[in-house]
Amino acid sequence: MRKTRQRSAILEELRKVKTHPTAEEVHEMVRRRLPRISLGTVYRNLEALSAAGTIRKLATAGSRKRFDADSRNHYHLRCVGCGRVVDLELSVEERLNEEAARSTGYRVLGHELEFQGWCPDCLDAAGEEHE
Amino acid sequence: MRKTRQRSAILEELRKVKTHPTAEEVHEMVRRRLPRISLGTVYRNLEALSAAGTIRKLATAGSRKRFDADSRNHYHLRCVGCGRVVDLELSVEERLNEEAARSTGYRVLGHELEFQGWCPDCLDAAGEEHE
DNA sequence: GTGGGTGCAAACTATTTGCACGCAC
DNA sequence: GTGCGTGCAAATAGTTTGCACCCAC
Repeated sequence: MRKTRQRSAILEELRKVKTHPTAEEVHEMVRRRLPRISLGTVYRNLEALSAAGTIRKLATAGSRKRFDADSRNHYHLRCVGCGRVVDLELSVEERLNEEAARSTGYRVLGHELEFQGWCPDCLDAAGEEHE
Repeated sequence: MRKTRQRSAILEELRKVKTHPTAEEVHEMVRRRLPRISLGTVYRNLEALSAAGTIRKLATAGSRKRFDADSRNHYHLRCVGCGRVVDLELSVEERLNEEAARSTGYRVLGHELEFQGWCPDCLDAAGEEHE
């Protein structure tokens, strides 16, 4: 894979943040450095980088794909109010892969665990109505 | 919620299958009984039924939403080759919700666990190249 | 009879792609 | 110099929505 200014900038910007931005959010971030970069290039690079295993494409709910510079497996928590995704410290249970493989006969590659809930900000904003 | 012919047919067809069809697949299934049902109606009803808790909208990877007549929480395994989704027998670990809540301060509602892998059919078709 | 539900088609959102040009190798 | 990568714009895929009519209650 060639190392272009665009690809490097996308990777660097993605590594700067702890959030899990959508392609459009990455575009906004990178555009501050490379004003003429197109959204199509961002999509193509995010796809290429995740195919290469350099970054991770989240297998989460929601209609927009989100990307993560941390390619090690870890779990996520999504706010059903604002849609933001944060990382969790829970330990990854690799044994689950073996259990799934044993009970199905599939060749299991991995798993994604996503929690859903309300973040503190959205709880405040909603006046605790989501008790 | 009113009980219409369309809504009943959608629910019945969804309950007939063990797969987790997309809206378009549900439309195909229901159309055999109600040839004039529109795709928009299928989308509206799948959305309404999952909001009511009667069915479940899967929080899985992939650009198409998938629906499940079984609204109890259970885990899924998706084939990265053909995209099909099957159910897993693994026991649901409710304690994970509490752990996630404790470490983040979120009000956690639930979680989805999705495994990815190759199904036996796709392994055969690919001549075991995905070892 | 009334209002929620439907069919249809148009609109919308997110993503992908064709093409001519540019730059990394 | 060659061809992968880019910018741009048009195309596509999936889903949602406005509206007039229909039918479950």
